[in-house]
Amino acid sequence: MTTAQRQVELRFDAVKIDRKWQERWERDGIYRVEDDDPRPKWFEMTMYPYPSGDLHIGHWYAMAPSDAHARFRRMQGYNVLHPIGFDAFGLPAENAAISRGIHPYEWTMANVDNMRRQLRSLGAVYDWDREVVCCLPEYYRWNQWFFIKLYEQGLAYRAKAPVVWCPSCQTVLANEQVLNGECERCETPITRRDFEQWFFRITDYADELLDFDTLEEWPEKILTMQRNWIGRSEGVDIGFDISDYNIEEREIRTFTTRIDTIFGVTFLVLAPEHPLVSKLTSENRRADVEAYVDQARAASEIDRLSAEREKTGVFIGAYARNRLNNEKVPIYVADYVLTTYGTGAVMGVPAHDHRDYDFARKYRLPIRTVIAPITWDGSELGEAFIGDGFMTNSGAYEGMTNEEGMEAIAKDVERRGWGHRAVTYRLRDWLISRQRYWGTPIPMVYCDECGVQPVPEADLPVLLPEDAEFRPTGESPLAINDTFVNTECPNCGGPGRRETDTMDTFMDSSWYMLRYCTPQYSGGPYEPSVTGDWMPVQQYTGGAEHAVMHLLYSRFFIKSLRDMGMLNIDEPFLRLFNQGVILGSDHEKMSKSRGNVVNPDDVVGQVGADAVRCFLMFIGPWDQGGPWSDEGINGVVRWLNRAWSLVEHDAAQLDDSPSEPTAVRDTQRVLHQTIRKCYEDLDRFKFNTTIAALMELVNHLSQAWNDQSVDSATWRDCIEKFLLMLAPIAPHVAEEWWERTGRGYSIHQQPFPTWDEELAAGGMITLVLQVNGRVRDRVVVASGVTEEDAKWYVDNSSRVQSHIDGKPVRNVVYVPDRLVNVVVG
RNA sequence: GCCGAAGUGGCGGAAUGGUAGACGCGCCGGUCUCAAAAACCGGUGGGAGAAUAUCCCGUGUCGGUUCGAGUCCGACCUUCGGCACCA
Repeated sequence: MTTAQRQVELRFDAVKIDRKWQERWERDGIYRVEDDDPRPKWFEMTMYPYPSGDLHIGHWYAMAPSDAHARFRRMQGYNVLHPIGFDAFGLPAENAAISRGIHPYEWTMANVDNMRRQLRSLGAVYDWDREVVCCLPEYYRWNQWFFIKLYEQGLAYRAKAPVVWCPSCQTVLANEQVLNGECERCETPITRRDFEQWFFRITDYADELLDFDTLEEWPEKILTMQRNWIGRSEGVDIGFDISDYNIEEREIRTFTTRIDTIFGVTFLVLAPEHPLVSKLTSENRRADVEAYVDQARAASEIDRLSAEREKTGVFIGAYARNRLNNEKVPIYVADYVLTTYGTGAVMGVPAHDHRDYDFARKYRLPIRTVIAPITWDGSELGEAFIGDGFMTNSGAYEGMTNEEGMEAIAKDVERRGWGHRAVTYRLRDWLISRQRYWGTPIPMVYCDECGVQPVPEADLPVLLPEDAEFRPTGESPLAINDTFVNTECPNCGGPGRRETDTMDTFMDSSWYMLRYCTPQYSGGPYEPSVTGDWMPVQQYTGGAEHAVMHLLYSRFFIKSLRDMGMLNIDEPFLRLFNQGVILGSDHEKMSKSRGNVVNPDDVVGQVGADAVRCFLMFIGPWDQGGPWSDEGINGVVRWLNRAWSLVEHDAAQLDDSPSEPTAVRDTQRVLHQTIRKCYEDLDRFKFNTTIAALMELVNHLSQAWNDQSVDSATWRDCIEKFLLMLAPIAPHVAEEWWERTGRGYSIHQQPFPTWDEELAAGGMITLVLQVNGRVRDRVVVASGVTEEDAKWYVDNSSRVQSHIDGKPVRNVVYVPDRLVNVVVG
């Protein structure tokens, strides 16, 4: 038992206030969103949660500030759609089914129920009539509908792809289920197997996905990550001759961005999965090669690509001819080459590529410099030289700069038909097949006569069978369910077998924003005209962990719908903001094992929703995250207490006319500066400084009350505007205090206050007097001080003069209302 | 490893290239109280100094640009996020 936390008590019953207003708002439907409201539309979404069971403080950290921002937009006069839903398909439900014998549907929907209740305790503006739960047939039927549309467009196709395989469980594993290269269930070393699986052709959109021009405010880091993820490279696809071997293929195609180094090729490397490996391997090398390939298939891609790890590979006993210099070079298989990138084969140029250099050193392959550094003395280089230089040992291209060589060789290669300029992407097509139960069944049927057939639209949805069996080995419950598998071929009516794979859950999240617009529509995934009015999403918020996959998939999805004429927009999300991660009070990531998890229900039960909302926003910049603190929340509670006592004061006790005009003017200035600050900061998600400014206002008003230095009208004005600024961040107490001070229901239908620049201006400033950039004196003067007057202070400051010390003045820098800097010496 | 981000008091953090440390936590002192808590008032980066005089040092490290750098540039160190089947 730890020492009890000293808890500051609230002076009002926050829990009761929460309940009172949540019920009233619900009853009055003040957050119901109407499609035909005349105000301008503002669609602001936060990423929907996975229904893991309990609302974590991390969910509050994502939801509370985004709600405050959506509320701010409402107060600015927008018709705001700020919906919520549940990302309800996925692996954890299936794990629960296996370990606890509970059906994924039961488990998921019980979690959804609980999380709905917890989400309501936030006091957010969610319109619950628009909730989307994507594991329900009325949602996932449209996943199937979209799948068929994409299939008809040629954007969905089937191909072999490796899955992680547990040879003991005889089942496919998720990456998450692999611990140190072993199956988490039975600790058997994993391997990989090729399965026929479904893909979406996201690579068709690679170039368009690199165009971020229409995205208004996305964090630069997310764009950089997407750019790098797509990884566009321009180069040359060039063939190496293997016509000496008696096989169908006449050449090995490689992709290189450095065709200028082609005379430096001293070996070729094939990915272990490359189809030519088995065809070209000589009999005396076969055993070694096969052993190597098996071992490579167990390794993770991260390990394979690691530049730190020692390069490995084996010679396959075959050679290929470099057509540019007629040299025969040995062919290796090595796991640092991936079949998913380029052609799955690379030309080894050890002199000018780090990985090839390491590989050549290890296997004693020749290293031939063909790009000469400018200061090169001809000796062997100690490491790969990847910079620019002059072509050497390069036949007809000798002496060119390598840029010229690159151009000349590419041209010649194309002219001779040995290859062609090509663009390659690191981005791969989106593999959507999952060998699982708890996902959207892929609506395809296999018929021995007719091949692959889509399920007709009229037969959708293909429902998940309720009587599925969840075996601890993790076999796909759909594959072993005969009544699900056996069906009729939609084309010939003969016997057919259903596809038993389900879809990646990123399918659900690729278009859920469209469903929010018309969630009950049954004539299609969304009603086009209404959805067209709401889309694109004006503001999206969520964790940066979705920087590349979800956000890229969704962008692809919207573009493909546009190209099918289903939607007239290019991008789903116009603006994006990524919040950071909330940590435990020990500054570590929250986890049950660390025991640093904060349960929002407990805290909300003690101090109410508003104190929790405010504290989460006050911790620090929203995009940086930060640690929870049981002590820190006391500061927010004290502030709300002080605000409450201000609200309680009877303004009638103050004079009607200002006795101290200067003091009143100061209070007005503070008020209007606060409004300006809050308006600008809320606009840019700077909640921490919004709250700091409101705290300063409360501090000022407390002082003003103690001094009785304001008149009653100014006081009332300050309280009214303070409550309006409080409304988006602390909606319950703002409503309660609004009512208590005799103002009409509801504060949440009031506009955000505006400021008057003239009232915000003026006052005293501290003018800083510097000598050589160092502060030597300060004078308090009225703002708007002239340069001449400012310099007068310099001349008359004994501190400044003593530092000038008679030295010649070389320059005087004047920054209005800030400082004077005298440069001497 | 690759890609991305962040380093400021005892702690969370603030700071259009212009007073470093707003606001808050914690701590110290005071008021109130039999006492404590709460509340309220005051103080609180480090060093020298009797000092609320004055001076010096200080935003991860080293270097640069500038009249002036937490902020811009370069290199390095440390920590965190993502890496395609967790979502």
